[in-house]
Amino acid sequence: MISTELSKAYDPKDFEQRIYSQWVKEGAFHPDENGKEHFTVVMPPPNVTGILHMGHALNNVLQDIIVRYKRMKGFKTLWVPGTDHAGIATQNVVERQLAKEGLRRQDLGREKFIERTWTVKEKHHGIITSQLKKMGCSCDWDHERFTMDEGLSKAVREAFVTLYERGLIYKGQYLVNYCPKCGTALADDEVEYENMPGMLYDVRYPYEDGSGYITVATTRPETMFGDVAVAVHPDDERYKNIVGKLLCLPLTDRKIPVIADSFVEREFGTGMVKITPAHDPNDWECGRRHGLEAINLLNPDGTLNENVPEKYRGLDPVSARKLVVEDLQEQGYLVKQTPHAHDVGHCYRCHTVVEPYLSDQWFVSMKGMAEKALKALEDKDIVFYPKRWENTYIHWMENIRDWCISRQLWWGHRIPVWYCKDCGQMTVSRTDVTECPHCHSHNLEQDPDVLDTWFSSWLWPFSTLGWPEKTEDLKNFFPTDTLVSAYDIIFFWISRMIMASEEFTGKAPFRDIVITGLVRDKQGRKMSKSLGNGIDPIEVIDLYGADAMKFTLCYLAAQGQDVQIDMDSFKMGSRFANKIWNATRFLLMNAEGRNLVSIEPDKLTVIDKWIYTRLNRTIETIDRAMDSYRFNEAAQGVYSFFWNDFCDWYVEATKQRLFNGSDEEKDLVVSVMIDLLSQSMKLMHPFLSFVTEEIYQKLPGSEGLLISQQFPSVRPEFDFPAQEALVSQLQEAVRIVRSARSQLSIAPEKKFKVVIRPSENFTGTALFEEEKDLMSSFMGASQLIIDKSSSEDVSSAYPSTALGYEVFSFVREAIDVDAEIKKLESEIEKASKSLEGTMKKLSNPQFLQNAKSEAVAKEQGKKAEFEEKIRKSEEHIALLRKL
RNA sequence: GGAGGAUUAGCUCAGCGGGAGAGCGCCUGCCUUACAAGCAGGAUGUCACAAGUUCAAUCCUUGUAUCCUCCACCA
Repeated sequence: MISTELSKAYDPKDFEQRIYSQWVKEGAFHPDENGKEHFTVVMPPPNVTGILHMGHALNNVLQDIIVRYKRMKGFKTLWVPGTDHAGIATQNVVERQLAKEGLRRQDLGREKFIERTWTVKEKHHGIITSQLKKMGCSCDWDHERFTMDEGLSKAVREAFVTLYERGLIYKGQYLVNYCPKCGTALADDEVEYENMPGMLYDVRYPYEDGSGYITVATTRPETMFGDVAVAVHPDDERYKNIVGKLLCLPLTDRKIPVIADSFVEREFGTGMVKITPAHDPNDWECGRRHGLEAINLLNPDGTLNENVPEKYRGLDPVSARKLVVEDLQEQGYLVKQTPHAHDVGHCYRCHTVVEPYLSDQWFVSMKGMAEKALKALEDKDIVFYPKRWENTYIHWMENIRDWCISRQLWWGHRIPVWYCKDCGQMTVSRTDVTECPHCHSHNLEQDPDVLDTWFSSWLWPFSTLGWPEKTEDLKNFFPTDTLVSAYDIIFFWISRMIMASEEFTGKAPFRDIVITGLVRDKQGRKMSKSLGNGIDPIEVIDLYGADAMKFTLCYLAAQGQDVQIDMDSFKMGSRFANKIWNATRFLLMNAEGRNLVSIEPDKLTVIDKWIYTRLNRTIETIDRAMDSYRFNEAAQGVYSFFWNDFCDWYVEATKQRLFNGSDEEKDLVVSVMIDLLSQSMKLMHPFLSFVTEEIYQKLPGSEGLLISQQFPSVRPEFDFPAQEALVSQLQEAVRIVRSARSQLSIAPEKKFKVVIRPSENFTGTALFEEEKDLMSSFMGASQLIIDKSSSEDVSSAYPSTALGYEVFSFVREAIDVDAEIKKLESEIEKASKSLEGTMKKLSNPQFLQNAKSEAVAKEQGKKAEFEEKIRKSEEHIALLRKL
């Protein structure tokens, strides 16, 4: 005997937290030991600097959907959560905190600073994990990792030393991108270029022999103190004869030669370039080709150093530029200055202008790894969804440059290299070195730099599973299966993970790479802190519930397209969750006191058969969509099945049997509905995890947690394509009558006779006869006649045609057509009179000229309104006259 | 300079070779004993533009326009 119910209204706050605790308590997120194959997802680790934004929500919601789906499909599923120490970003946060107290990191010292950073990490880590839990993420918390925890630190050292041993890591003095504010080198892809207005200065460099001067164009005159040559194109006829001549460098007493190099664009500026190897990447290359010295002009803090004349020392480049230009002008060297917009590199973390900076840095040589990574794609070891990202990946890999991995920061993995102060030798080691292996001195110093954050995250898919140890986890869960990430970190992270994985494990780290779009606001702008246009996922959850957020994001997440949303967007998911709740509440109310009976296919009515077939089709849709990560299609599939098919048609069609049937009928109906509900909850669980779990546990006959149930599969014995087609015809007939009723504005309580006249070869006749009562009640008919013999007099009825049959609605029974027409005519007359008045005003030139513009607009609005009213009424009358 | 994406209803977007769709908004009528966060019905579209391929094009090809993103780079 069934006895269970749902509380009155849907309120996610009543159960979401409770359900999450229940899942955790019952170990539902751990891989199922009895599962068949393994299925692994590693979570892109959020930076421990901030809190999760809508992009994270989208990303994690999609992962959760995949993971729950696979888990219910019987896979031994593991979702590894974790966080990233985010070197520069986190250090910046702490330094900003210190700045508020009037302190710099140097005031604390390295150790104290790192200590303090850990507390910041702990705080944000706490927020992030609680956010993930609130969202409902079913990741295995026992497997949670942090990029700086012990195991991962070991992995980082292993990776560094192994690459060093393989000759793939080297140290040297090179020109790197340097952020003066962060005080560290950056990798090439950590620089963001932004088009900015600037000036192009033409400067005279006189010949040493006093025979005149040449003119060079530059945007950065302050770097002229680092000039070591002026270059022209070797084939440039204008300058052929001056190659080799010496020039006087203005504002200094240095002499520099004119050289020929084919990288010079003859058309740009004067066709002459000053060569400043220490402050421009092109010049650096050129300088190397010609064996020229590189004169570094900058201090680590970005100010000019002792290699510039005294009056400019200590200035930042911008002030120095101003002063240099003034001096050049004063001394007659400046020919002209013209506005010139150009791209300027900025630090991707603090947005300071980066400087090319000559310094000692560590690099990874990438070419060989890139080739392996390209091969992985070629061999289809990795597949991008959507496919177009493969081009981006290929292009990046083919044009890869060596990776600068050293950072002049304190927060991060210290480079595992020690220098002996006595013998000067360098030692690269997996373990801390306390004694120099070369001279046995204890006077050692570890390299002060730390590694780029991505040097730890590129190991993530296997370091989190225990690498370099040969752990069970690594054996069982690696390679992972699906990676879900936004496209903005394909280069930073995805590409490098593939390279690292190929290099260290010989395998691709994952098979499917699902690239999501970015979350934008309704103006299409990227959500960002500085714009303040972000939507906080927690606010969404507090307002609408986690299921509403998850379902909405999923519904909108079409194949890597960006999604534009605002707070109201989430109403969609909220309404759907509410609908599910209420449908269940209705069924449970009516199930009260009934008995569950077994469901035999041959006992089912045609409507039952129809809904079961719809269920099968929906299962197929979901499976197909999930196989190719088309989340929006899956979401649409469950939505239309549950709302349109199940609620709007099935439940409505069943009410008669439910209210008025025999006990036996009622038991069967209830049993079928509970079964359908149970199947639906399973089907929808990946997409609306909390509400389905809450409901499932209340369903009679359900056992255990929904999260651990088998995902529904197509049941052939409940598949009735013929009945499905017949019910579609029935629905069509019902729609026709409803439409006629609505067009003629006939109130629902007014019943009228309906005659359906099937053609001879119409397949639905038998069904229509069988389901006459049902159709009749759907149509609001007083009487429904299936007129096979065409004997009914339908001359006075409102006719409609469908494929295979005609429908005649005897609306005269419900309304007095003549009175109706009279009423409409008087309405037309009234409206016409009003229109006349309005037209009079509008055709009066004085009115148009003198009246307030609002008044004119109002009259014009009225005019349109009256015309519309007349048109509609006339249409309506025409319709009625046909009867 | 190179690559990619977008352009479909008022808004946000699905649809990837034969029927133009969803959610929101709008209009009409309904508090029908689950849900007004609802039910029923409805209006709104030269599917950016132009050519081409095809029996058939929103969908494929080529061009054009506008918007966006990424990569490279201009001294």
